[in-house]
Amino acid sequence: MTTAPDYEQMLRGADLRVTRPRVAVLGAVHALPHADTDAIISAVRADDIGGDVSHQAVYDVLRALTSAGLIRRIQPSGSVSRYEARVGDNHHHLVCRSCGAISDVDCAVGEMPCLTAADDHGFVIDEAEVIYWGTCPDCSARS
Amino acid sequence: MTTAPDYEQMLRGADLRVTRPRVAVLGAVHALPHADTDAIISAVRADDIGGDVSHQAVYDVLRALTSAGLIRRIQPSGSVSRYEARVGDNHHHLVCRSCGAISDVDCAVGEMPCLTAADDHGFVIDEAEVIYWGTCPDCSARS
DNA sequence: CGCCAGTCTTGAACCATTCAAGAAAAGGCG
DNA sequence: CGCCTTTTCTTGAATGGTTCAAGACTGGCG
Repeated sequence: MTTAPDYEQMLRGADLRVTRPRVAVLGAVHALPHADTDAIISAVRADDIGGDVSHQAVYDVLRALTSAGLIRRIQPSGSVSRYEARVGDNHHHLVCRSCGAISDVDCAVGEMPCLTAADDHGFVIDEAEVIYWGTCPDCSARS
Repeated sequence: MTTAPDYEQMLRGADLRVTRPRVAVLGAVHALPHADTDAIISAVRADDIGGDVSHQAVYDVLRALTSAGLIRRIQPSGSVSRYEARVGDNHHHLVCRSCGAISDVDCAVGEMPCLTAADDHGFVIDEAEVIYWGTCPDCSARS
């Protein structure tokens, strides 16, 4: 399990100052995969080390962590922003059209090959984002 | 070139009533690939047949057309909703991180095979959406 | 220990999108 | 052709995630 000191280490490694809100947010994103901002705010406030943190600070921290590459922001159509801690492994997402549940999927093709488009139109491509849309097992069973 | 009567035909084919705003919006989406709602509203109002149409009507029509499958809604992270008329051919998108430009790319794998995820976690997948992120030629040249 | 850029707090603004209620019009039928 | 029902459009306002702004605070370096 990852602990607070580990998060501090990660922050320092990314040249970010270590503050209570940041450690708490980083912990929340690790604890709640694919959580939206609201859930993260709640988690941070429920956390002992979190205490009272403005929603603003959470937004700022999320942005800072995202641009530092410590977390990744994902926002499927029709959904609010969500964040996840798995970065740098080129994995993709399964999204349920019915309940919005998100699951991780490893890249079907392998290392990083889905970066290759049939025709890149001169674009310099640095990432391929894949979202599989469908219905999750729970929602399938319910209908 | 596609004309107004053609659009009427498409609407009727989808069991949708034929109204001036609908024909105008459908025409605008065909004329402006990847346009956002604002651009569509402007185009519809500039169009002779469009006249004065409330932004509400445009939102309604776009939703009706989308659920009828006549157009497709795309919303890359950090961008407002955009619409395109190419449907049913499983093509994907190149998005410029810098200027937001969007280009179409045919599916790299072929007919519809990118629907296959490595592990579907029990999901019933009906669509695979692929977004290639990068920098467009113009923005590359500018930097 | 003290400074200062980088952070957090408070509070308000933004704006794409949606909701609501009533007027208008499409299309089927007599 | 004109009526009627249902869908659609208009007007106007609300919603809510996200961002902006100004000032207080503080982490980490010298």
